Amino acid sequence: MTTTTTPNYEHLTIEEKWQQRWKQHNDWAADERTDRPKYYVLEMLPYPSGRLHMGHIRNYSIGDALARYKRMRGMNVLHPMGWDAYGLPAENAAIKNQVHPRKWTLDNIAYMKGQFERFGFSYDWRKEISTCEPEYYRWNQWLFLKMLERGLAYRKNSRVNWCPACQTVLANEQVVEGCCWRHETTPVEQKELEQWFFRITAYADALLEDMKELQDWPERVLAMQRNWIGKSVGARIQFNVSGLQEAITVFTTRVDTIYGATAVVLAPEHPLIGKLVQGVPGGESILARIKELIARRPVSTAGDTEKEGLFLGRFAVNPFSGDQIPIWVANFVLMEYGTGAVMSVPAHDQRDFEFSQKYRLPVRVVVQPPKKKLDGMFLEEAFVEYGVLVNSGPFTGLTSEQALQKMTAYAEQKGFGKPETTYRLKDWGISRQRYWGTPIPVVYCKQCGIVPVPYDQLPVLLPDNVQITGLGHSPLRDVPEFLNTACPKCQGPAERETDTMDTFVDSSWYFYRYTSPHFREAPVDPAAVNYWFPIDQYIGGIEHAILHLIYSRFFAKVLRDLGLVKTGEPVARLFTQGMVIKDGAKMSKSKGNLVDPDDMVAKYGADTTRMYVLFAAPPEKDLEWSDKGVEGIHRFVSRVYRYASRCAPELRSVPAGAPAGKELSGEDKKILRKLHQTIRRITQDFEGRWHFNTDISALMELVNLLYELDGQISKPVLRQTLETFIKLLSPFAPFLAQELWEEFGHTEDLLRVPWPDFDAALAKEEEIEIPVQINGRLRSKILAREGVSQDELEEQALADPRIAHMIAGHRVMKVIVVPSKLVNIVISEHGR
RNA sequence: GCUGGAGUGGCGGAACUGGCAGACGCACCAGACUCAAAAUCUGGCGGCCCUUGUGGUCAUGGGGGUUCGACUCCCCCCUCCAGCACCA
Repeated sequence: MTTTTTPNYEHLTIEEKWQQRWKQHNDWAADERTDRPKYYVLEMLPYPSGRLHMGHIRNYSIGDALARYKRMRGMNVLHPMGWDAYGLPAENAAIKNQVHPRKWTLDNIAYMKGQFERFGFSYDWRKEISTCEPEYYRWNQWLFLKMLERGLAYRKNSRVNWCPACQTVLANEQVVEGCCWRHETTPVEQKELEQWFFRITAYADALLEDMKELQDWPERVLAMQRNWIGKSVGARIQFNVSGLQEAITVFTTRVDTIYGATAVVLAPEHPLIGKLVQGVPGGESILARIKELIARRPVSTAGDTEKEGLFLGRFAVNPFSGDQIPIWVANFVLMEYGTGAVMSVPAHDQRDFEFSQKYRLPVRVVVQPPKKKLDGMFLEEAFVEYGVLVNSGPFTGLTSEQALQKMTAYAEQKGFGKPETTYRLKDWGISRQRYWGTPIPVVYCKQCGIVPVPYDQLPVLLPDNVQITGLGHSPLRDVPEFLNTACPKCQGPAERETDTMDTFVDSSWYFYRYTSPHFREAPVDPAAVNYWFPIDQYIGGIEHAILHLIYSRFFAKVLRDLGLVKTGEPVARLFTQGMVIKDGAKMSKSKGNLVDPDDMVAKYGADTTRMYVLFAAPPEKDLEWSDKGVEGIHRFVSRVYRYASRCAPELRSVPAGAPAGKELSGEDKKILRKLHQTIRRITQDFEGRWHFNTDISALMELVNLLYELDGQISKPVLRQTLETFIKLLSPFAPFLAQELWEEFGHTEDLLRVPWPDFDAALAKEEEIEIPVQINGRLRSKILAREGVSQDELEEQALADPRIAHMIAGHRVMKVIVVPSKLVNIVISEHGR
């Protein structure tokens, strides 16, 4: 190749040029009126915090590579983006900077949209949604009303998690190690409040069962959800209280151990405690001590909290054995789970064992392991496994498995128990004492009580004119023109609900709205949603494995039951990318280890940044950021540009591809072979494992070979190679690819260009190097024709001088020939 | 504790169904170009040993096993990460 002046890779010039062109004519739009197969690829929408961070860039670089690939494969791709625009930071910013949350949010959206453009992510912006717009949130309200009608939204007085920093209620899922998920050092407090709840527990079993459909979800996400739902199968058993007309109900998964119960233990908040201590000597002081127990208890009790309890002075009757056993109260029994009461079986439950050791309660072994004999007197820890029952009346001799069945059936037959399944999952509290969220569409009337806002009055608009203090109650309480309204039923004076919805409501169904963002009759246009759903590929961070992804699955089932959508699972395939780490910690403002995407674009360009985040690690693993690594990719990108744009002027007048009927040179064959191997590798990877890091390696190998063979490849073959290479590059570095495409004389958007097919014949090596092993150790290599027969290969291996020398004097026991792979000769150790 | 995942050169990582361990990149070393430097291009680069070779040997967290052959499969153990955690 003649050396003219080597053009420099000016990433800013190239990228700005294509940003302008792409903005002018959007070629990225999806189209429902087509017979091409549909593909819905979705990345989790960002909160408009102000700027995108590297985690976003990683997420969107993965999704965009896929979207571009699928378009080139001829699919009709829906690739939308939007804004999870409600939420607390907007209010915090309002307090800090005296700027209205709406303005702050919209400004951020405008800036971040610019960032998306700078990165060349191919979104169909006609589908854009923003959850803080009435056009969107009115459907939150609509869905709320539908759920209210079906009893899936309800109001109850409950103890709620209260974050003193946010001054608001938190869902259980938003409490992390006893602290607020946003304020990791602020302990969450408990408060009694009237709250709105979504009855997600009605779908607990469906959420668990339907996981069978989620074959293409990562195992760890399913495991986390399974854990969170926390199904456990057991029984409810009633213990009558001696001398009172009362019974205590316990939940247990181990009825088989009930003959070993030595106490009934209640949670300190158990409602029966008052009645139980009545008439007991010292009852008042017992109540006082229980109050202290509650006060002393840490916000979140863990397994290592010292067990504390006290005897209530009453006894209960074991319905199986008739034994009188003491009733205690203890800090380790949770009111929120099961019935708030347990039977204490020290021999077969570690917690009960520790409790009984401290308070000198007896230990009675009723289940024996298969081999040893346990004695309650000398037990050092509870035996918690299944075994064979002893000292258990008529059930003695049964295995635990048998006993669980028979004893539950017996309890049911006698009327003091029944089988029960409990879940850890709790209903979802959605009320927030906050301004920047969806108003909950109900009215409180002195005459009529809770009155839903009629559908034709939706949306209940969020007023703009508010004073945000960040303290106490919802700011909406101080807006009289919002607060005061007429009761829709009796027209009398009434007050609006002033709490707003948890923003997780917004993000639980947004992906349906993308299919018809301006539809006015319902949350979704049935035709559009049924065409696009389910989402073929959803991509996002692992941090959403529980909250967002369980709520979304719950909403999918509700929407299905409302007849709005057909499928009960919205996401066919889920991909969770790893975090972006720097200096050993997740990038964050507080750690001061942020790398700003804008800085990277300015310094190296969007293509380099995109390629780096794909190259540095496989997408599902955490990525350790390295400034040097970015430079490495930038070198590669520049190298590509220099080579291709140097060749382009000369090649654009040459026909692409090898002339028919003409024998190719060795170099031509070599480069075409590498090219087709690369096509195969990248294509298979997009269809399978998504190890984009190795795809980029493959592109590097191809470029290395181009440099090695510089000047030795015929022009038509070189043109074909480079043009194909540009297509392969385009999902990863769209600006550079498009620029080079133009330099080769093409005008169409690369997304309209078909993805290259690989030719298996061309990809095939003519001559392959076959390793020859002796007794499994590599001893030599031979060159063989591709497709050589097993016998020939064996013969060739045995004839190799090195091999022949080494096997001389040994007996060849066996020769293993793996076609096109290897030969292993097994010989006797000594010369026999 | 339970659940899920991961341990490979100085570093990020590769090896897809058991078949040449270390692709590709970073860092480093050397050479070319240059007055010089940067950039660029070329070459080298797991450890140890020797007779320096088309050499030997060790090596994928540790120990055992299956196999002609194990980073890959099986058993036991160690370490790290993540989620849940007094859930009865």
